[in-house]
Amino acid sequence: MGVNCRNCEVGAASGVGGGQFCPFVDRSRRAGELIYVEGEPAEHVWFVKSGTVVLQRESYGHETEGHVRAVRFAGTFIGLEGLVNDVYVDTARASTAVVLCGATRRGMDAWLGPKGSPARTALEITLRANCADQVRRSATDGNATKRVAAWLCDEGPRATTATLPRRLVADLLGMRPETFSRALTRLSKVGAVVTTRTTVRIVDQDLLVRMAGRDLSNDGGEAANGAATAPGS
Amino acid sequence: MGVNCRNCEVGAASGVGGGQFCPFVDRSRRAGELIYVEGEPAEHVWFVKSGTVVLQRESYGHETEGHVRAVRFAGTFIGLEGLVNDVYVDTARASTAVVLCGATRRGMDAWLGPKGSPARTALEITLRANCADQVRRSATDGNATKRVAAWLCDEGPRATTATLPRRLVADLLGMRPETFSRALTRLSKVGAVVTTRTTVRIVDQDLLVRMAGRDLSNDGGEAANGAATAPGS
DNA sequence: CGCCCTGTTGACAAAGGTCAACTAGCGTGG
DNA sequence: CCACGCTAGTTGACCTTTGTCAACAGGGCG
Repeated sequence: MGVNCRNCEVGAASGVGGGQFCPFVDRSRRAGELIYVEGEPAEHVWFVKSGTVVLQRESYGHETEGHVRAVRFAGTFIGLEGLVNDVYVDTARASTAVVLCGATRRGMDAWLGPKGSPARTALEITLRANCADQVRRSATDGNATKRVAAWLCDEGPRATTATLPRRLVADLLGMRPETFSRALTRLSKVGAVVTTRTTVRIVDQDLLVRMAGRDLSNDGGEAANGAATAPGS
Repeated sequence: MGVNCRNCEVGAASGVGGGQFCPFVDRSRRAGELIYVEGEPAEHVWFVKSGTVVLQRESYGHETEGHVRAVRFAGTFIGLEGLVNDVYVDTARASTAVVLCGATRRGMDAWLGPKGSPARTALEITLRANCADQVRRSATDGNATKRVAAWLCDEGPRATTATLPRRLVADLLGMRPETFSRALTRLSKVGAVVTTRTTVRIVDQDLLVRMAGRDLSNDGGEAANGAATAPGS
């Protein structure tokens, strides 16, 4: 048993003190240390007992180091996405010296009780929603065209079916409708999508992925930089 | 029992079909209808059975209508923050025609099983983290100064203690370190904070709140618009 | 059939990103 | 314990991107 498990919300839920066992074990990290990395198999779940952890998303904007998506203080779980996803969706890094309690996914699984219980179902639904929520809305996530391309890549199918009004999509992506419209125009000019006033159809998924990933400093120019699928003007 | 509760993840968790009871009851909303409003008591939790719901945050940027924070498709809960918060933290609006299943907070509470169970504890911790995560990082949330002021208002105390490196805070707020630095300079010029290279101290909470809330078209000007606590230059 | 709302396009302004130079603070090593 | 060097932060100048305002057009709904 770690220090102070009796005072810990997780320890209490485990019945520590009542002879029960908590699957979480203390571990420390120094400031700056990595806890887990986005994309690697989500083997562990951690509970932050003290200190500050930042969650970064490498796949976002700057390929150099990823950017900060959220900050987690003491009393929160990190890596919980492992319950609904095979891999971590962000990179966790200790920002101060931290004390963590870690459990394996298997241990966590057992600790949570039977699959399909109401509380567990609600937890999993919430986690899935959180995983799906990862929208790029900041200017540091890349320019408007890039964010729109990224959004079309992973939400396009669902959202096209759902016919979300364009005004709301723009808002979701943190830009004005006019800017969204211009971004779509650019994507359509290079041949990644075909748009009408009310629909967006993806015609070149690969191109879209490429545009979501790279800089596009020369994106919407009238000289469609010889990209593979650039249509005749 | 609603239609198709046997096929529903929530119905299954409730044991529908095994003689058990599901606290959720079907309700429909037409496209554009409000489901609940940010700030009002969180009386109900909803499960989206079909259609699309957008979650808006009025307290963000444009006071006109609030902006879209997330989209929820079928198979997710909305309003779950009621379990850990007295009021809704966003406004939910049907974007298409939707079928919802609603339960009262009390019903949800009973359905989730005893307080303090592992799964329920994990759920609540997750929900609390989500509530706390509501960072303004988009340009549509207001200009840099406004976002920094807003962040200082609700995270300042915790984060100042935790000494989060300034570079990471900038990143979290969706801006460059240079821009963050300039925003702090502006806030310090009008007398809301006192900064050193490594610390930020709030000296006028009210002013900070005001700056977080309003437009600041004339914010960083050298004429410190006669605000109450503007320091001698 | 016509009105209204949403989306599109253009021109302009302003906010913020970028690059560069500089400085304070911190840790390291002598 | 002090000096040095390194990194994070600051400030300035410039330029790109995007927000803003306005005019217009297509579609949907009454």
